[in-house]
Amino acid sequence: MNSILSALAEPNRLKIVELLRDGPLTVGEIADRLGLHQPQASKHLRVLSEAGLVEMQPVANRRIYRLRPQPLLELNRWLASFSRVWEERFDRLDDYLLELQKSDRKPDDKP
Amino acid sequence: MNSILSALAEPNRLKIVELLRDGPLTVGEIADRLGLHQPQASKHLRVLSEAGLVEMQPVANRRIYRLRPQPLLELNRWLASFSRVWEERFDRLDDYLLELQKSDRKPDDKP
DNA sequence: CTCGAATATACCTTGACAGGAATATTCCAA
DNA sequence: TTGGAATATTCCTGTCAAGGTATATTCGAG
Repeated sequence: MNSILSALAEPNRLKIVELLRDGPLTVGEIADRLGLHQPQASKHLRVLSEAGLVEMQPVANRRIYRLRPQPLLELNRWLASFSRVWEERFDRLDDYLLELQKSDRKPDDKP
Repeated sequence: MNSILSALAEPNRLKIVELLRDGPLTVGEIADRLGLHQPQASKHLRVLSEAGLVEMQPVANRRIYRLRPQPLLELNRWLASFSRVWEERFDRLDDYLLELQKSDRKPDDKP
């Protein structure tokens, strides 16, 4: 989960992933479209690859990169665990304030 | 989108967000549960706050932090734009290989 | 009004990482 | 078989961010 997020946290890598959303691409094409030098494109692709976000298939001289679904699914599942948060039936602030009061009271205090 | 991802990319901050999934918490409690020193907890919360991931409500001496739904929704929308990828009706590798061949051919080649 | 608890901020140091440039590697075509 | 295209790797350098420590700030209790 963490390697996925830090891979995506780098702006150029995020753009690479968004490029690949529309289909596989060659290293050179990625570098061109993003205005990167080829070595940096390769390096970013390596990071994405180690995070499992992309996979590569060699074709003669070139390497074709494409997205892998699995880490995206994983991220999706993680996000889903927060659905209560954005469905808003879940604030708990009031409850928490009561808890705070309670723990502040001295043990022999009457509610 | 990018500040959200880089906020979440840091392991301790990810843990903070996961802690807050179950309800609001005080700075001190967060530091305790994660084994962080208080200043680092505050600093991480600041980053999360600037990314819009959490909001704070002061109660006397303490600051209560809780999650904000919006950036999670944003992340969710972004992820959804990749649904084609993991629904797998979308590989396009074969198409792309054909494209590569085509562009390799000299202009006057017959298919 | 003083003290201690809770939190934020400032400063320093160190490590990781991104970009640049040069070079190695692999492959095809002529 | 040689050359050039496509890609990966290496080395260097500068920057930035995280942790540690000390300190400032704010608040309520007594």
